Amino acid sequence: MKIATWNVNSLRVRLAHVLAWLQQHGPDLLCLQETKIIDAEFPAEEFRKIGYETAYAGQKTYNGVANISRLGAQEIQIGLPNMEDPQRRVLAATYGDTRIINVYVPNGSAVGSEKYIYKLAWLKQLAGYLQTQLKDYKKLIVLGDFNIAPEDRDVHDPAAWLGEVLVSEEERRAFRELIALGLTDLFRNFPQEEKCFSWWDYRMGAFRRNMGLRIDHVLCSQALIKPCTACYIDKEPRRLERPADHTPVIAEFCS
DNA sequence: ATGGCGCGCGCAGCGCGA
Repeated sequence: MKIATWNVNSLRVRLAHVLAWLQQHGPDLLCLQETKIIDAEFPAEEFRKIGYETAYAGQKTYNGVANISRLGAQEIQIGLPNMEDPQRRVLAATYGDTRIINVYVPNGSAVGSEKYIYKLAWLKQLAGYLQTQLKDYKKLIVLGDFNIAPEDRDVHDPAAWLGEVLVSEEERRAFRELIALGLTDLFRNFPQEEKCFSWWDYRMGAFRRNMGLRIDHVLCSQALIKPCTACYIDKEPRRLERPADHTPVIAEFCS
């Protein structure tokens, strides 16, 4: 089983990239964030034509999450059940015996801002939801754009980013609280090169200069740690014409 | 990293992302 997460920053603009990537990599599941497309306009048929089912929760202009999968989704849950929130940021679904929770964590804008407060409150509610989901599902994967670089080694220049949003201690504590529920950051379970990132600013030639952050993650429950055979970032789509600013993070499992 | 780019909306220029 091969699964991936990718913040595509508009599925409308990136549809050809996503279709080509699916054809090339053939994952069993691809979780998308920032689709920025309402459900009525979701290009489900384009995915069906290449052998993929879809589940999605979109809205106009902002946010939006979608799962592209070989198997059909069951037990679909949109949004955090314990939080009233019009923003489409969570899509949970079951594939076979595996529970998948696709998340687009709020950006937070700036430390101390209204949006930062919302981000921290949102993460607290996410933790509550995951706690109950972990009781209900042995095999659980939570993946997506977390908008948190968990450690300094996930930041191209920790001194420049010290205390900034995406990197602040409060956000990192919230991330560690998710891990403490019994989740593992799969990327760090394997040897990696230094300076591996999943997002680079469009400005300043940030990608060329590898000025990035690792803010997209694949976390899994205890039962899936041993079956996981690889976890890595695919930088190739960032080199394309009109790329998304994030790149896919992939995890592979035996059986 | 004072902004810088790219997206959506909508037709100018702003809000937002990270």
